[in-house]
Amino acid sequence: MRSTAFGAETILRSALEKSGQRYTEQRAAVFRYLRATDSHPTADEVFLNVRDDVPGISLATVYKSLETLVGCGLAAKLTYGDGSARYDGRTDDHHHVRCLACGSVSDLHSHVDAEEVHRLEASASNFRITGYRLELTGYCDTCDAHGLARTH
Amino acid sequence: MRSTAFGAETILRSALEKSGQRYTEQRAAVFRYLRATDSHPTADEVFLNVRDDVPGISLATVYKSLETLVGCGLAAKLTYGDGSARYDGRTDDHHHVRCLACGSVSDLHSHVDAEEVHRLEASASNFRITGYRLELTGYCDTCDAHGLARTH
DNA sequence: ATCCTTGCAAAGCATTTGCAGTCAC
DNA sequence: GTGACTGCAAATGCTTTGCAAGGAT
Repeated sequence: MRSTAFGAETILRSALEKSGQRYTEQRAAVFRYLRATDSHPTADEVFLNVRDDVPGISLATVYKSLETLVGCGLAAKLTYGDGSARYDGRTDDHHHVRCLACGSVSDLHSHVDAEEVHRLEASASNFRITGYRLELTGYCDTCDAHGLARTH
Repeated sequence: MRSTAFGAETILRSALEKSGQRYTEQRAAVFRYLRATDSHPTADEVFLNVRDDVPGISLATVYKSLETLVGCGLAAKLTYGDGSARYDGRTDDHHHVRCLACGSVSDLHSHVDAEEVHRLEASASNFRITGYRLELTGYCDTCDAHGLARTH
């Protein structure tokens, strides 16, 4: 547990240094929380949880910290049409499944075949492709069981 | 030209009737504009363009019309983190390429192999999958040439 | 005649920003 | 000591909503 937290601090410090930014308690707490969860929280959810570690932190600072982490490549921002953006502390190559009823997001531990991606990239003339994003949509078991699928 | 416009009207009328909604000049103009462009416009862009056809139309009505079309399955809403949502009048199965510098969106006329998609769906236990969405990101030739890639 | 839709203006909500005080380096 | 960061509150920008007048069936 301690080694994990320490590892996270080291990662954050070096990422921040590279861009002339400073290590702060607030950024560290946001980073720690993001890494410890797989719930893809919204900024507000991060705010509520991080308060336990840093009582006086403001929502604006959480937004700024999240943006900083995304800028450093230590987190990813997921945006869907509904409500607020969600943040992902996992930086390895993976995709997501999203529930159309409750909005929850889960990780998908399977990739698209690299050759398949290349084929798609080749079809995008006029663009220099730097990345891609794939998302499955459907209904999670909980919502499906409650018949919420029909109402959305 | 006339036959296309007439076809669009018929499509819209029947789609609206199915859900007890009414055919109006405003909805028709929004639908016509969306079908005629491949620029994936924002609500505001639709508003500015549709004004030529329906001078007194309001932005709120454009939003409502777009939502109605999406509800009928006659358009799709594309949301990214930056600024406003974009709308797509094409309802056939296709994907998009988005420029990270200027935000423009283009159609991608190539699909992921069906078997590949099935494999991914199978890895999403706890979900009943109903669809998927793929998006390539990168820089369009214009932004790339102007060196805008670096600043974003 | 019914009840859906429009246009307007106001409200709502997520996110960003300006700035004075504070902190990291 | 310098310049970056925080917290607060106000501002912003996109989108939605309430409502009276108008329009489609």
